Amino acid sequence: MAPDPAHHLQEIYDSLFSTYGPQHWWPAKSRFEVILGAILTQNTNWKNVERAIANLREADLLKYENLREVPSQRLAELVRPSGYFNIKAERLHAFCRFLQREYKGNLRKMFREKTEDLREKLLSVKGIGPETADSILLYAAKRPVFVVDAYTRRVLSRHGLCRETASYEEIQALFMENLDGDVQMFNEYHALFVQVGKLHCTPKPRCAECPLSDVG
DNA sequence: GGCCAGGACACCA
DNA sequence: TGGTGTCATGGC
Repeated sequence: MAPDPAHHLQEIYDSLFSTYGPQHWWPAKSRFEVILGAILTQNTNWKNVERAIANLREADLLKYENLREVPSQRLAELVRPSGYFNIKAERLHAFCRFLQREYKGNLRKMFREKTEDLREKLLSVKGIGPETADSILLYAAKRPVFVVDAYTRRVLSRHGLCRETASYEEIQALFMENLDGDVQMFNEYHALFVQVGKLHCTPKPRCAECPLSDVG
């Protein structure tokens, strides 16, 4: 690990923010929509997720009361553009069942949970893993947790800030223990990683114009 | 036509 | 714990 990870992580953030500016995440009109998007975007291009969400909006299914009632097969057809549509339809319904079972379908009640408790419960839902759970916590519940994704891992390992095989929790701790991060910063930081990842930190690196080329 | 995208899970050793 | 196969659409 780098001698001063806190300094490097702050330097990376400053560099990305000054280059790309605020990213205005999460693009959604409600907290429930954020949650659905977090599930639908798993290993999938956001453009495809937008199509799926547009279908759900068209069908008036961006509200819990309607989503939970729609037949799985119809739901799968609507979210088809996001890929893995059978699995994702099941995962959306799994979340609905969870919301009903634990909070009687009341999202506000869910958001009253303590962060650690809610994270643990979300992880118990089949189809919600660490990144999806943390995306929900950060972007829907507005808790100061850092979301780690494939880009985060790639950027960090290429700059020598973590091992390529570092675990999710390991990388997350790197940020949460070294940064004086609040909700807003973690929000931007994750989104900025996605941005630089799309443009430069691709599987085949495009480092030439990368704002991080002289960092780390 | 192959590679990749804002992962998670089952199964195996 | 760690590695591998599976799920699938759409852009480039």
